[in-house]
Amino acid sequence: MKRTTIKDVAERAGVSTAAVSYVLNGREGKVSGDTLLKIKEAVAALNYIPDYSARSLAGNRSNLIGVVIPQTEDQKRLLLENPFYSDLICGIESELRQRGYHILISGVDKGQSYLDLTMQRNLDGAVIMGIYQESFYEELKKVEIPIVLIDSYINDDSFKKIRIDDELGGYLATKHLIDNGHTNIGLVTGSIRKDGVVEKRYLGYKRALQEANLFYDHDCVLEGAVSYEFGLEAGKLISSQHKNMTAVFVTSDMMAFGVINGLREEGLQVPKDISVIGFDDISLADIFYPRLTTVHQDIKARGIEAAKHLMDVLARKEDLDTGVVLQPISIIERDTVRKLN
Amino acid sequence: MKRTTIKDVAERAGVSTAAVSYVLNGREGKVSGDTLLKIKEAVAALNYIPDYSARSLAGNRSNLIGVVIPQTEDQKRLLLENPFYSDLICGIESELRQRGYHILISGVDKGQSYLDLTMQRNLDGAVIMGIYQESFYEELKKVEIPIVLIDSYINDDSFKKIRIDDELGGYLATKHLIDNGHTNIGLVTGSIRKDGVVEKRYLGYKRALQEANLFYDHDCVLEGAVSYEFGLEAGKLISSQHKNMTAVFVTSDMMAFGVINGLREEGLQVPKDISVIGFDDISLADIFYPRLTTVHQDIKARGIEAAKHLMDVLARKEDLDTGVVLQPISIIERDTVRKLN
DNA sequence: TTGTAAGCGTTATCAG
DNA sequence: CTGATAACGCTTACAA
Repeated sequence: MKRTTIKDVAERAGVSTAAVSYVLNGREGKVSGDTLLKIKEAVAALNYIPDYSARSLAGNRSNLIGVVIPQTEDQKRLLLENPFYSDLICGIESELRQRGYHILISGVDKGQSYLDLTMQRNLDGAVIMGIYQESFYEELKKVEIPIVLIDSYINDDSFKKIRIDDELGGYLATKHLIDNGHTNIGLVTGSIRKDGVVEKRYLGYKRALQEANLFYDHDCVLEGAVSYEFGLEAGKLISSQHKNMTAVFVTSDMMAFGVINGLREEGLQVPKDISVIGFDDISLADIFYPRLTTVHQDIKARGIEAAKHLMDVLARKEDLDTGVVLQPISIIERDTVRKLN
Repeated sequence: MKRTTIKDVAERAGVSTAAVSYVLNGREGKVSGDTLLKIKEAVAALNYIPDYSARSLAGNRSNLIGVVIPQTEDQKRLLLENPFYSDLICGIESELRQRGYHILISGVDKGQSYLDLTMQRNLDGAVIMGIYQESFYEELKKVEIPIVLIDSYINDDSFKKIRIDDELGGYLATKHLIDNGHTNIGLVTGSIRKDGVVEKRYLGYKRALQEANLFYDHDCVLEGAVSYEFGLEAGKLISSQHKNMTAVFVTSDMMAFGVINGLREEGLQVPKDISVIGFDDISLADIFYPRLTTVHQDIKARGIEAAKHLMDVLARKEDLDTGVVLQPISIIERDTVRKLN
């Protein structure tokens, strides 16, 4: 089946390709009402579908937004199994689709630059999730497209950042435990890297402890991978070695599930024997048993927000406003924290 | 930053653009060893990155594979929240990336055709998940690219199908319950549509019942949406109205979680009071409490299989072999089925 | 307001 | 084995 081109449309409407192009791109003001009508008729009659490759090549937008998501350790797979990322993508996609954009999902291999993809596909913009090495961001600056960072505390005016206040979240979670009468509170966390979300949550934990004049015991923090598996391990460890804890703050829901199951495998009940509070409020938090008390953030909303910003910049051709957007968080009380007082 | 083009490479190597193009596309046999070397040097030195838009326009591959996934009822969002689909995508992506392809994820709005996207983006191939109306497949045939169907029982030689034996799965699941001494077995299922996976699973359920000379009671099947929410509802319903059942076969894990939680909310324990077996073995099945006994299928493997087939066809330029690939399934025994005998 | 035509970066045909 | 050169479909000065 031969492709219907802009030329065909122009012919049928009895106008030039330029006129058709104008109409197609919303510059309807550039043509007369009469030709506008004729063109619209022709487009509909011929069921014309523009070729985005050609459009992209001709120097315009590709209508493609790159979405970078973290990968598994071995770099073989995207971390899509983590509902946090799929929710985020869900939000981004739904917003972008309405505006005629598509998303190109990918990971970035270690030590690699994102420039390649950007050039190859002529991306119009990008959303970067996760945390990378300094050099990655340096490279990223060379790309001349608007970029939104999710979950990054990097302080650079080249990027728009959409975040939550992770420190506050860590503080609130810990305080929630303290308010419920817990004084011996452990921490299970992903690896604490400078300026990462995890570090902030950890800092919040420490602040809450300090404020309540509780002793910070470094032996009570278990640091590892942000995964269900590590949580499981940590849960077992806690039950065997740290019997004195009455509560644990876990810096991500997936890990928290692991902790609870690990505890259970060793015969400890949550929240009867030990309380657990998570972070993220992924949809599973409400499905898991016992239902997980956690720090809520609206994940999809973050995706939508990211997409909207990109669209705004792209539409108005303004410079990417370089600020930080903070999305609200709150404690969702469910069934994994026991009141001691 | 000015873009490095194939022309720049040709200039630096002192050859024509054609020669460079040959080398870039693996037809290295078409140039002499000497020029090959010079070209390789130039590509590396200039850090040349091909423009896929131009390549696509010039009539070749776009190196883009479309992936269609079902949407929420309101058509606003992709069903990415369902781990089944994200796992599948994970598999497809990992396989395609290694071959230099990218995936374009999208839904298809009701009554819409997929032709549009295919034309717009010059897709090289597509993977279609979910089940659509007859007319959708009719339209799809007009697209002249290889297409793989996942989860569809449509009988059409234009498409490659990658499936599991859903009827057998339903049979095995039900038989597993029977073998454990259950005789009064309910069914919670998504809506039973002709030739859908759900119908097959339902048929398997009936066959197992029949084979064991058990009475098929239509009142014991609860039909609704394939969602956690409906499962929850069904669980509550079962506890209030169908106390005589000792076991339930639920046609998807996500629903099974709902059923178990619904039962629990009404004070019934799984598997003590009632046994539950699911279908799919999504990763959560092992995280949920109690750990879900279910029909296992390797979801990622299906994604990988789909991707591989597409790559094979695209590479060899052969016709898409139109067969059906059946992936193995098996019962995974965990903690939600109680032995009565 | 309209049309012409020169690119955009690649591939592929077709002579040398 | 190599190198011009004409597509591919679209956008956008620029000219009419």
